[in-house]
Amino acid sequence: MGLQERREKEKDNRRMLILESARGLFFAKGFKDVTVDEIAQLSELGKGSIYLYFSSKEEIYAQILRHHIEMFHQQTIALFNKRKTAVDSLLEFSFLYADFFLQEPELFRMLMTFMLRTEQLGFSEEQYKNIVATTRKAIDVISNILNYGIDSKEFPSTIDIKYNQFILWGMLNGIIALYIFTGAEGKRREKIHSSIKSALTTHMQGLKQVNEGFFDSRKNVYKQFAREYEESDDGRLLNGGA
Amino acid sequence: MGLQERREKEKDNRRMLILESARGLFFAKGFKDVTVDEIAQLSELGKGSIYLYFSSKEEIYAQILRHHIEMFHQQTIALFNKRKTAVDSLLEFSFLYADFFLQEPELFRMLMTFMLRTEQLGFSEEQYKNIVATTRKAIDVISNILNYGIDSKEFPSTIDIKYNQFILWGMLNGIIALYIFTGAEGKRREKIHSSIKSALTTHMQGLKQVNEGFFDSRKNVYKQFAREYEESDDGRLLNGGA
DNA sequence: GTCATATGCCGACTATGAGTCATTTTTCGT
DNA sequence: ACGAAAAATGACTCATAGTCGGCATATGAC
Repeated sequence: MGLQERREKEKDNRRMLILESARGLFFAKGFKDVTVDEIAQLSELGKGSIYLYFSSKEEIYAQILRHHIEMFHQQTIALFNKRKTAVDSLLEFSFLYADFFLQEPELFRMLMTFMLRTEQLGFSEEQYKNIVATTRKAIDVISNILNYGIDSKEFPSTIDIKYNQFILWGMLNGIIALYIFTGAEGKRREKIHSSIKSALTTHMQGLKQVNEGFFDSRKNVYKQFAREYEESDDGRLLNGGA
Repeated sequence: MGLQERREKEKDNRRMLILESARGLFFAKGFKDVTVDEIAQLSELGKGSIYLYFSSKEEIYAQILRHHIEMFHQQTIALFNKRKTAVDSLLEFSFLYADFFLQEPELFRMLMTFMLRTEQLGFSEEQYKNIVATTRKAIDVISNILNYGIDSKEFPSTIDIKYNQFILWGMLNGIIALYIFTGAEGKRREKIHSSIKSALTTHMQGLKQVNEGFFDSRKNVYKQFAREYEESDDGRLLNGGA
């Protein structure tokens, strides 16, 4: 029905409008220093109306995060058109990731806040799953690249994919957090790139050695993790929420 | 003068009392859900009195963080009595670090909040420097271990110490954040240990190869970073705030 | 054209909690 | 026992997230 449909569209537009206004404010001043009244004013709406579209200030924040992670994911897809080594793809992915978040550090703060304080944010299971799924999709690209690296014989087939995805993502986040902390916005980008490049190359170099007797043979760490991982309940994030 | 002195001591005790109360509440409910009135009540003081000892709720939070980082640093010192390889020391340090923060995830949230939102927290330069210095001291242990590893010929002397300290710390934080996100408190500790062990061993294995022609010889990433680093203003955190 | 209904919108109001300050209470030397 | 200095207080101010009763506008039947 035309009417219903038009109404839906209107509603979606209004939602987007609010998100746009809020985004500008959040990026400029940070979550705490933005008031819902300001968002309403910038959207040319009354405060009450904001709550017709979002259940809380936090939800607006989370939706912005989700939207941007989706954008990141889109950019990421292009990586697979160019033919490169897995190591190079991984580097490119990492640079993209870092640049994406550094360009708006508030985005990274959002992500970390979401990761570390999910419970305290009081989202519904629905809202929570939604954003977790989006994040997972974006991060799964790492697995794809690793898989490709095994196929192309760059990495031994014994490495655990999901597990290394996990570590690499953690590494990226850790390094980005560090540089945001360290201030000095000037050469930040170059420096992050340089750090990521070394960290990754070092790590990749290590990965290639997995088979060559470096690990304590009594206990293959990779295998061990893989087993534990299967049994575990991390799945919500990393296995697609089955 | 005895009076002055006693007063000072009283004041310190009162400060500690407030910190104790606040700590319990923060660890139990998280920063946002604790009110200053609650802290006052638990300390058997009026709300106004709290502000005689601390300038804001945030400052209480930061002081708790500082105190605990100092505790961590103390525990860390014992690592140097036992004689181990550098790699093993690094592992032990990392496990200690992870356990320390996992045992009270709110502590880790505090650290990350401090790292990512320093400006928004509105501390004085004094307060800021204070906690940064404490953190740096605790983290410098990584440099000491790396140095030891070079002396003992475990690592090539070409690796950049400060820089690797940087990356390793970032890696630890990233992995911890990930596991706090992933929920599943059950096997969390084992799983973090397993992840850290692999990540570190892989990385160390890579480090040992630094000299062996793996890196693009046109541009030694380590040397490059070292140079940039010297010129930069990251020093506040990593060089001791000169 | 006009009335009824629904849908959307509003901003004054409530609730909460951080931080302040004029006043009271305690401490301690004389 | 007194008075000055120090410490403690809690009622108050102010900011802001979220609510709710009522108003406005659009649609459609007659």
